[in-house]
Order: sequence, then C-alpha cells, then structure tokens
Amino acid sequence: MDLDTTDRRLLGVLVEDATLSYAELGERVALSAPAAHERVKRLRRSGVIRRTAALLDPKAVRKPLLAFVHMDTKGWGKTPQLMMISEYPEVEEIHSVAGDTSVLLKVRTEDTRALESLLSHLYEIPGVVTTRTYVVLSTYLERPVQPGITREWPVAR
Amino acid sequence: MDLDTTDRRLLGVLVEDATLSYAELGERVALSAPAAHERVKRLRRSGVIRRTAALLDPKAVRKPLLAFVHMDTKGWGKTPQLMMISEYPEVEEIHSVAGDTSVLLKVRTEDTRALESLLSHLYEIPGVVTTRTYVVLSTYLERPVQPGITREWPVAR
DNA sequence: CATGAAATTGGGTAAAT
DNA sequence: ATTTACCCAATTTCATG
Repeated sequence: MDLDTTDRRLLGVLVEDATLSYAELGERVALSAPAAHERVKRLRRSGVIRRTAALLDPKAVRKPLLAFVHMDTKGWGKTPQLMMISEYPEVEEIHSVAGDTSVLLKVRTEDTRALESLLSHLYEIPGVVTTRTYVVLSTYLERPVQPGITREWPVAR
Repeated sequence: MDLDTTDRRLLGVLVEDATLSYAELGERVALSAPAAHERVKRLRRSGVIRRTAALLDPKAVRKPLLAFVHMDTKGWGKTPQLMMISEYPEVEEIHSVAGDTSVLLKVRTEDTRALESLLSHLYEIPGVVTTRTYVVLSTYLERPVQPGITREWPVAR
C-alpha cells in the first residue's frame, strides 16, 4: 500500500475526474491503458480509493443552507442515540472532537426552518446539553481528500 | 432542473457508486440502459451532478489527522491572502460563517507537527486575529451531499 | 438494434529483488 | 529465479446514434 509518484498522479487525476477512459488516464501519466487500469484496480482493491461517487450540487437537491453544529454532550462515545443522527440525510458528517465541545456536525438543509427543526430534534437526544450553530454565509473552497503532499509551502504575505 | 423520483433514485445510486454500467444503473431504477443514460447526461449537463470523483482514504494518502479551525479575522470577504489558503492541499474547506467566529476551515494533515506548521502559517496572514482548533478524535459519519429529502423524521428517544 | 469505442483479458518482455 | 510492472493485440462489453 505504498504509493509511488505514478500512483499519486493517477489519484490526482481521478480525484478531479473519474469519468476518463483508461486510455486518456494512461496518457496523462505516461502509461498504456491496461497499465493504468491495473494500477487503478490495485488502488481500489487496497482501499486507497474508497469509492467513486457523483458529487451533487447542494442547491440542485434543495439543500442550499450549510451549517456546522457543535454539540456538548454529557456522556461519551458512540451511543445509539447519537448514531441515529446518521438517519437524517441532512447530516453529512459526525465527528467527536477535542476542544470546548464534544461533537461536531456538518448539516445541509433546505432552509432555516428545516435547520431549526433538525436542531430541535438534536436537543431531544438524551445527553445533549447545548448546541452552537455556525451558519455558512459563503463557501470559498470545498473539495474531497487531496492526494497532494505539500513540499513547498505557499507564502502568505 | 426539477428532479422527479426517478432522478432522485438515480442520484442516490450514483452518489454511492458511479462506476456502474448504464445497464445496471437502469436496472436499479427500473429503466432501460439508454433511458438511464439519457437522464444521467441531463443531470450532468444541468449541473445537478457537478462531477464524479474518486474518494480517497485519508490514511492511505498520509493525512490521518482531521481538524476544524475557527479563524477570527479583522476584515471581511474574499481577500487574496485568505484565498491563498486554498494552495495548501491540507485545506479541504473554507467557509465564512455567522457566529462567534468568521472563518471555518476543514484541514487534514499527516500529524500534529504538520498541523502546527499549518496553523503558524495561518497566523501569519494579515487580519487573522485568533484561531481555535478542534482536533477530530473519531469520525462517525462522513459522506457527500445526499439527494434524499427527509419525509419521515427519525425519532430520537 | 447497430456501430464504434472502451473495458478487459492473455501472452510475452524487461527490470528489479 | 521469481516477482512486478509494463506493452501489445485480441475479445468482450458497453456507450450511443
């Protein structure tokens, strides 16, 4: 499961566009179609590529409102009540975090009313003490996991 | 750009697995292969499907450490300095938010040292007053935008 | 449903271990 | 000597009019 330069270049292309033919894919990394295919198969088998998915426009599926919710909970761990949150298609991420809050959610709803409704449901979960919600005003960048390794750091001035 | 039930079912399948043949895809939503193809083409053209991408295992690309960073800034808006943050492949999301912080980042690094280094670079950006970092201890759910609309709300008890 | 393109398979070669 | 990665050519499957 060690990735060489060619693997990383393949991943870099596939993260951007996974619809290319193996011929084109190979061309971009200087490989024949079967060789590219072989590598991609290996990357899939080994789990480096988890899956290939269609990425949807949130507005088009009527979820224009993005928010991050910090939840303070009394207990800890993967309680069944907490896991039930996954049932809401509005909830995209659930993380337990270190810091002044215990659980962090990424949620996407149709409007503020739906967000309010979701929050009220979260409050009803036993053990949930407080929630703080950060409504996203605008998104400047949103992309999936990048294969890139930073070698030259950008200089901010 | 109005989605009917079949469109949503197609999207539901494609969000999970965009490698299926149109024959299989059609089978799952009770459509012929060309019909399924036609719909998917329309969904792509209209932008409902932004793109199809390979989703990578963060650990496999040596970014096992996930964190959310809240940045308080003096100014507002899409300053060039802020946008330079996109150059770091470690940064996956940049949002401006409402609440007790102004910018929210999702970042993924190899280790705490790399996170520290990234944070020190963020501090150097003019206008950045404070950062608060929430290190993710464990991720219970992480998925892309779902096409689903909640009709029956799960009951938490 | 037909045509062309693409994915996939097998055989054979060269380099690295 | 065995493994690994590759290319080429042939076949099957698929996209697409």
